[in-house]
Parts: sequence; structure tokens; C-alpha cells
Amino acid sequence: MKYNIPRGTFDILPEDSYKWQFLQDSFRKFAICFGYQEITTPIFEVSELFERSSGESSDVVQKEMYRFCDKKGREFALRPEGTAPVVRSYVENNLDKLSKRSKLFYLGPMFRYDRPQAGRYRQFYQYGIEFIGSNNPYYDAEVIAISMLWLNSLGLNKLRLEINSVGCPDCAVLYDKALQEYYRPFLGKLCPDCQNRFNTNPRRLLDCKVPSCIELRDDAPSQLNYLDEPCEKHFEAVCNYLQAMKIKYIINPRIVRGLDYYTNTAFEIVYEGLGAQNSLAGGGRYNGLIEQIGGKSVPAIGFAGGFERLLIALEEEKINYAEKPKPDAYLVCLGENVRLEVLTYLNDLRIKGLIVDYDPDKNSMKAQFKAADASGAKYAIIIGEDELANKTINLKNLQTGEQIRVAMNAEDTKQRIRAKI
RNA sequence: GUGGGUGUAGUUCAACGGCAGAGCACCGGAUUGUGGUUCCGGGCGUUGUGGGUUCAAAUCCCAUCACCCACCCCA
Repeated sequence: MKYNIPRGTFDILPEDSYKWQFLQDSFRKFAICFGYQEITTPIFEVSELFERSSGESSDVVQKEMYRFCDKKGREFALRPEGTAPVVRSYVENNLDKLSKRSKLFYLGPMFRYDRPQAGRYRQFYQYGIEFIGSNNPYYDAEVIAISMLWLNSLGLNKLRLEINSVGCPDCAVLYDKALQEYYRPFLGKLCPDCQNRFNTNPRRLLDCKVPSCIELRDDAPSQLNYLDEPCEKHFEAVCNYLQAMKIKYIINPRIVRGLDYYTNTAFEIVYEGLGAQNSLAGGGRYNGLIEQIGGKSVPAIGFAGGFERLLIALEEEKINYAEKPKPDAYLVCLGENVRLEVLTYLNDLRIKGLIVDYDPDKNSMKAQFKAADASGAKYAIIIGEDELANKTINLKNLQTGEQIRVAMNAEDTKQRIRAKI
């Protein structure tokens, strides 16, 4: 019986895993420099957490969640996104009592039952930041900056940062009304989906890709004209901070976040060349969410980005961001007795942190040297009966061909190899 | 959930009704303790799976599964 990987998932094979490790480490370091700390939550939570936070009407909740019941009939879901679990943990562990601000980041897999497509998977890996505890627009800019500057640091420069403000719930109500007034005369001209959206979620009308709907959209009122004073000031301040940070952006009043919990700032980082799924990262402010799921009213802002799309973009730009790790040395042995006696030395090298490759199945020197070349090892350590008897090794630099005979001493070998790197 | 395209060796692809092949990768060898180049040798793989048409199917038809792309949605 042969088994297939579940649809929409993928294996990260050894030939690629170093890239993932590099990107994950890189993001960790970056976030830490901005004062953020890692938080890791389970990959499943009670379904209700997501239903509450994302909104019952959202696509995520409606059709994309992997749900299951445990033996006691409790209903869980594999997490479709990272913010709700982090906020759950924040509330549950009283992180607000520890400090007024919580600066958190996370990495890990998310799950959505979607039809797979370029840059879209059922299990996908996200990196994200959540800042909880202040409504200061500086933090909006900081979170946006982290997401943008990190991508820049990897060598991605052809990015477009789009920002918008969806206002607070009060503004949203006014804006929804304005939209409905605008669209009402054209109701008959809208696509069936949009006729639905007209009532359930008017702001989604702006997101439609049907040509006739796009045409109508051009003259539709802008959210930005329906912000109350505090929201307008907030948005202006965010823009000012971004300018002060010299981060280029464009204001796109049509950015609508899919999840219900967003307020005020919404942003997206777009990379053309990803196909239809061209959003590398996205996020926004969610001042209402924490209270909504049982905490105090605390303002917060965050974002999440997808590793798969990032990988595609880096590949597309032909950026050499990570180097494949190669062995420091390859051990070439001759003779059965040698193979036995050399093992403590070999283990010592490895314990000391050298990457040493060795293959007991390769007999001839030729085969062993070929393997050494293929592995990309910088040195070969050659040991035969002679060397063993004298407690020495031949250390050969595989690039220059230079070879020296030195003591069989792991520490000494390590020093010599490190010195020449 | 809806459309379109594609499934042949580990991989990239040929063969397009008539004997299933090549490049790359992989393994071994070229006088027994020194590699990268070169040369030689090594391939029966349920042609994704199951049916059907035909004297004959990788090839045509149907179904199914998987992948890719798009709608939708978003990371």
C-alpha cells in the first residue's frame, strides 16, 4: 500500500529545509531586535474561539475550518489563523498584569480547508507579530515596519505596502450606510454575490472582481471620508510615523480585511509575481477583539505573513538568502581495524560541534573521496593503519589539495579546521 | 464548492494506435593508500488507478484520484 500526502500539504525535504530554518531564524532575530518575544500556542483550540473572533459570517468559519470532536464530544478546530490563539493565551495567562504592553511574535502552521492553488495550501506556515496594550499609532507603524523591513532585509524590494483605515465600529456603521445608499440604485446590476454582500457585509462590495462591479466601485464613497475625528487623527499619525521611518506606502481605501475583528489600521504587503495569491503579509489593528473573547478592553495590532509565498518571491527574485550547510570534514578510512578504532575520535569531533560526514559502506578511497566532494566538505580526514599506529591523521584541504599530517586529537583538529574557515 | 490543464524511470522530458526511450541524478569500475574532468558498465517502469473501444492503447473514450492554474478567499 502506498500513501499520499494529504491534499494541499507538502513535505519540507532535506534539500529545502535549511531555507526554512534560515527564514524562521531570521524572523526570530528580527522580531527580537524590536523587543518582541516568542509565544507558541497549540495548533488546535475550541472552535468557538475562532467563531467568536473571526466572525460567524467569515469564510474562514463558514467553510474553511478543520473541525473535529474529541472523545468527550468537545468541539475543536485546527487553528486557521494565529491572532485569536495568542489573544486567548494573553487573556488566560493574565499577561496584561505582567506588563502594560505585550510584544509577541509567533511562528507555526495554520490550517484552512481551501482549494489548493499557487501560494495557497491547506497547511501553511505563518510568521506573525502581535502588539497588545496601546492605541498609540506609533505601534501601528512599528508593526508595519517590522513586516516591511524584514522582507527588505531578505533582499525583497519590489514590494508594495498598502494601508487603509477601516475606522472604529461607529465609523463602520456610518460607512456601511453610505455604501448601501450609493449602491442601492445599482442593485440590479450587481453580481449575485454582491447582491448578497449588499446586506450582509457592504464593505466586501469593494473587493469584488467582477468587471461590472469594479466599474461601480470607482465612484463609491471612500471609507476614509467616513472616519470620525479620533480615527482620522489616528490614521494620519500612522502615516506620519511611516514617513518618519522612511517607509514608502500607498493609501488604498479598498483594503478590506476578511476577518471581523479589525479596526482602524489595515495593511497589506503585495508582491506582484505571485500569481493570484499576491499578498505576502497582511494585518491591522484589532481594538475590540480582546474584550470580545473575554478579556478587558485592550487595544492591539498585529500582522501575519506566509512563508510559502515568501519562498516563491525569493525564488522569483533569484535571491541567495541562505547557504546550504556543508560538512566541515569527511572522514576517509582504510581497513576494518581502523574503522573500529577511529570511532571515538569521530564522535569527539562531532561532540565538539564539527559537522563530520562518514560512510562505512564506501570501501575504496576513490568512492570515499567522491562522496567527500559530493557532500561539499571542506576537508578530508584520512586515516589508515599507519596513521592509526602513530595516532595521527592526514588533514587534507579539498579545495587546495594541501595535506598535512597532525596528531589524532579532536580539539586540535577542530582548531585547525576553524582557523582556516 | 465551480471551471480549465496535466499525470511515462528518483527527476526533467521523448515516444502520440504498432518492440517504452534519452539527459541529469544515483551506484560500480579504469592494477590493490588520495577526489573533482574524462571513459566504460549498470533501467521490465503495474506509462496515476479502474473500466471501455481495438487484432493491437502510454497514445482514443469514460470514471476516479492526484498535481498545476484560475474563480472564491486570503498568508
